[in-house]
Amino acid sequence: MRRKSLCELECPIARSLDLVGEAWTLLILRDALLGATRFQDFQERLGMPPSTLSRRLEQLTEQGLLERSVYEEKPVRERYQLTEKGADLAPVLLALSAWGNRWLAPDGPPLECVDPETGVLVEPVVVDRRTKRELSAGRVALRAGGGASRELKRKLPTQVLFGRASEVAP
Amino acid sequence: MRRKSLCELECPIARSLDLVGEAWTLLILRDALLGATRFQDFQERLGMPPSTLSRRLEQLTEQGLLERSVYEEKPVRERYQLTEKGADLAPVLLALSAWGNRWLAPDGPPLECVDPETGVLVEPVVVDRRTKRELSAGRVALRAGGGASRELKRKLPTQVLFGRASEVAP
DNA sequence: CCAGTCACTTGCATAATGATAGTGACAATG
DNA sequence: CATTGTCACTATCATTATGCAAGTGACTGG
Repeated sequence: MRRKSLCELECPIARSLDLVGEAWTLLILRDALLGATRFQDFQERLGMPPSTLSRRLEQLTEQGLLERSVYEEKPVRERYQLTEKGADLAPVLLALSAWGNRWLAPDGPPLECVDPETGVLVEPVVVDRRTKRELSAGRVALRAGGGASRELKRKLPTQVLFGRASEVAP
Repeated sequence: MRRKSLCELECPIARSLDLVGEAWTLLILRDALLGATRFQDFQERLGMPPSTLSRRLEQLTEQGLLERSVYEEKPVRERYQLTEKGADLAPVLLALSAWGNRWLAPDGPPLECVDPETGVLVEPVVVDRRTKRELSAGRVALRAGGGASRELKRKLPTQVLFGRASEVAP
């Protein structure tokens, strides 16, 4: 997926997907969040070809989402652990999981989220940190921010609603 | 990416990624949320080969994330509009965008989220709907839910923390 | 009639993936 | 000390997907 446009390079969604948008990547991170650290952990859980796994772990390490460290000296064995940057993708995975449970689980959620201490069911939603208002399609807008290039500011001079195209005639 | 294991098929994250995990898919949905509806809209914004775009739009339509409708009769022209299911991915994209702004934007966010009415900056975070407690790595656990197969319940008899492997020795 | 728009499709070279097998380092077992 | 086993890979090769470029068909507007 070779992307070129300047604006595209600046979009934080596109940037993120450059790191985690490839096949398997988010599943690897999911398993890392569930405790997998060794090559074989990942391979067994995911059932993916080792060649691909090897490449992905390499990439994730380069990008700073995982960190390699030796966990055994005699035959040198290494494990992969999440960095803070990598672990910070947890909310994204939770949002994705909530969507999957809402739309792809006709018989009820196969996996659900709970509070780790109390075991009480929790439901992930995306809100504004300050007001706690839910952010869903049509209730947020995007605009060029402090790190935007002149190019982007020109192309996006005003805020744009982030939501479904209204049913207005074209 | 052919996945096989039974558990894998039940994971809502894996299920979601089956629909939106391929290259370009989430970017197409992003642009749909930003108002793109026609084939050319998407092509111009994304700069992707039309063959791939065509396939993706087809898939997204089959999966019920987009809907085709005629918007011009004479030469029959169709547009692609988000369904509710598709638009409901907005929170996932917002979470991803927030991550990108946090970790991949050293010069400040190129794009930021605002309230569509007031224009006030908002910051997407994932919280529990009821308690509004922030859900980040280590503050949630997963467990088999109502729609889980017997197989899954056996494999995952108790809740599992969703977070970084603690720095405990292996 | 001719150029232009729009939404694709076709063909082909290149790249990525999936399946399977093999390697090298060591440990434990017999 | 030979054999088997574990772990983390690498190598090979067929299959699949993507990127690029060009072409098609339906029409409009001049």
